Amino acid sequence: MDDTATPARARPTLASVAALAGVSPSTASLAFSGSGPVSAATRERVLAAAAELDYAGPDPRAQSLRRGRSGIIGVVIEDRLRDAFRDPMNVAMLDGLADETGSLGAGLLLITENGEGAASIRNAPVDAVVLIGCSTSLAAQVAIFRQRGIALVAIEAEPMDDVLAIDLDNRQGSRTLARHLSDLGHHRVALVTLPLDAGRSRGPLTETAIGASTGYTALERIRGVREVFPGAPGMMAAASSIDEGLAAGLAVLSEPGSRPTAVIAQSDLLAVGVIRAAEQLGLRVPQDLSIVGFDGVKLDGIAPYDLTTMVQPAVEKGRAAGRGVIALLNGEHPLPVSFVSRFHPGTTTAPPPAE
Amino acid sequence: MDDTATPARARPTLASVAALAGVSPSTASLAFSGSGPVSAATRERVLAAAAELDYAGPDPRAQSLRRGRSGIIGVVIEDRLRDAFRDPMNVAMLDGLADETGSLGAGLLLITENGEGAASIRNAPVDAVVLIGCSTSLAAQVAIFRQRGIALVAIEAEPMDDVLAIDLDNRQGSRTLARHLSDLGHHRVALVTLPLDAGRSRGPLTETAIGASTGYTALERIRGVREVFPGAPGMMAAASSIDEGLAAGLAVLSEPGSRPTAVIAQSDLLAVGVIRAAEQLGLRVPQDLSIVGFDGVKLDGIAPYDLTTMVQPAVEKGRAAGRGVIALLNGEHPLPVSFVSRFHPGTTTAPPPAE
DNA sequence: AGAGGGTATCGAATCGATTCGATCGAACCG
DNA sequence: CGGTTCGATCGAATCGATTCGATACCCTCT
Repeated sequence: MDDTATPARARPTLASVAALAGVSPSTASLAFSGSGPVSAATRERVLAAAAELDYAGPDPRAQSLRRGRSGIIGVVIEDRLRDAFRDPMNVAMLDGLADETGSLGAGLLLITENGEGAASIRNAPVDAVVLIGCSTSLAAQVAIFRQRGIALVAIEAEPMDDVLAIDLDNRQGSRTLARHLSDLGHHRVALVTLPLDAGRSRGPLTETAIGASTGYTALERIRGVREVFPGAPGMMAAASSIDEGLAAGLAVLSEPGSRPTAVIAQSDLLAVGVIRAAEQLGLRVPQDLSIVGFDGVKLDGIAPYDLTTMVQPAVEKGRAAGRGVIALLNGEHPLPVSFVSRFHPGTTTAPPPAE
Repeated sequence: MDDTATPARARPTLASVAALAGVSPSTASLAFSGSGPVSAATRERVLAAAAELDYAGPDPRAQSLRRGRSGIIGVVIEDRLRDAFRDPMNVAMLDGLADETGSLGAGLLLITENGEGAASIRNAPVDAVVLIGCSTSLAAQVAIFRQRGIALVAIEAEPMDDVLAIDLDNRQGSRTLARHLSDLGHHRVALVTLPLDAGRSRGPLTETAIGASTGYTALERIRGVREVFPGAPGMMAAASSIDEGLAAGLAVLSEPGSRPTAVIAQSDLLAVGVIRAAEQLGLRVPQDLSIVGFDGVKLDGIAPYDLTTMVQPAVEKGRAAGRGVIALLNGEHPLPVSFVSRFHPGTTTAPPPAE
């Protein structure tokens, strides 16, 4: 109608809606938010005015300033989304987290910790942050968020002050698997580990690498195994994927000298890769080589094996993190949660072959 | 020191920093933002004051209100993150998007379109939105975002006004695959399609389902095939996964009457599932059954086959979307982009077996 | 009819920063 | 030596909504 008068598309504000409806901005606000006493007639007048002006509702930026809340939960992810989401456990956790925090408002903000990402750690308008599968400079990040007064939840990380811990019995679970192999009679056992640090390079598992590692989950799982097989050698994979498992598996199984009779892979995807490696080398699983994984990924269709593994409640971990976030935002003091994994006896382990 | 006077942890503000430094808030702001002329001495005084108060930098909520920008890009995802991230194409696109928009500031906000998600569509403080792999009520969502004055980019969707389209030659690519099979001599070809709508139920591919479908990509790929095989029957999968491909594959191959000599799966994951189904039924690929996929997922280690497929530049699609977002936010008028997929002749197709 | 109670509405302060225009000095030039 | 210009700093308005306390009004009870 009077488009000619409008210089450009100036979005209507609550104030302009109020003016058109002939009420004060405060009343208009009440009419929109639903809280507070507003007569039905007034509310309708306001809504009608809003419709006429094509008003889309209160500006979330202004709301979040005034309320001190944005409704956004940050999720700190390692550098490449590709790597993080290749691991079904991360996706499952994210799913549980999204599920539980869905009511909060806006959604999940993916924050990557790469180079310029430092900016997003400082600038992201988040109410709380969940640290997930993180490694690099975790302490530095935590310090920044703490300074900003942002609630923190960490899934599987070293315990830290003011950070709600959601943990998994990685060490005990790994020990269970190692015991299982030990009970079957295995002595020569090799590891295929998750990445030990941000470098993410494939290579032999050395004490130096372990000492310098920042990968909490990988370390705990190594420790659990070494309680049973103290000096077990191994390979570090560069990611939790079938490809990496294949490569690391070939390396572990092709080593000169005595070949291991069992391989403990730190994730099911890695384990599938190791199975492929065994197949390529003409080894039968489990007759010639026993293989165990970790996580309990559903592998139907990927591998015609029933993998012996520890099943972990990944979605539940995400849910617990979500509940923790909500509790923290409500000013409560939630207690840390620790989940346990469950042994799944598959068909990929057997007594070692006779010498 | 004077902690006793502090009632609670009142976060310091730029104003308090300015007061301590003995300058005006405007000067303090200039000192922080780096823009504008500030003497080195003053800047240092301000930074020292900030350090003393443990000031974490300007509040992003206030910044985004004042600037009218939050630095956040929204990504609208179908209901369950689990389903969306199971498809490597979505992850790849997200990766490219994150890569390209990393400089913008805060990050990617995942917006799920489920029930209460409607709230997040209205409340999310985003500068722009990328619609990706979407289906349900797309028009309604677009209307809301448009009303809110938010820049829109859609990857593989029906063209819409004011929405920058990033497209893929799904129809032509599918036609290429169909031609390839036709040239080999196939006549009885079956489809295994991506989900056709938000319902995501598995079932026979009916004209009714096609008519009611909101799945642009799936529809385009069906159209491409039908240009070569007009009446090709098929099954709809409930997701793009190996499991679903297996189930749909079994259904397609077990149908009474004449079994197809080739299956066109609408994604590589589905194709792997169909291969598994063929194996279960004792069919050799490609001697007894030809199978093609779509996407060009790296399948090393998952399947010992070199799948015949169309390779699409998924990461590049995400990148293009990111560049589009940036251009739109700069007030430019970027042109729609259309990517082409490339035929990859694998080893899963052959002439049909003699009758 | 006046006091009391409850409801609908309004005013004004506030959230925390950014930014435009004004001001104040000092250096520079003729 | 006075006028000009440039650079640093400051004041005040502004972004768009929320919210507390105050006000005006109407109804009821005695």
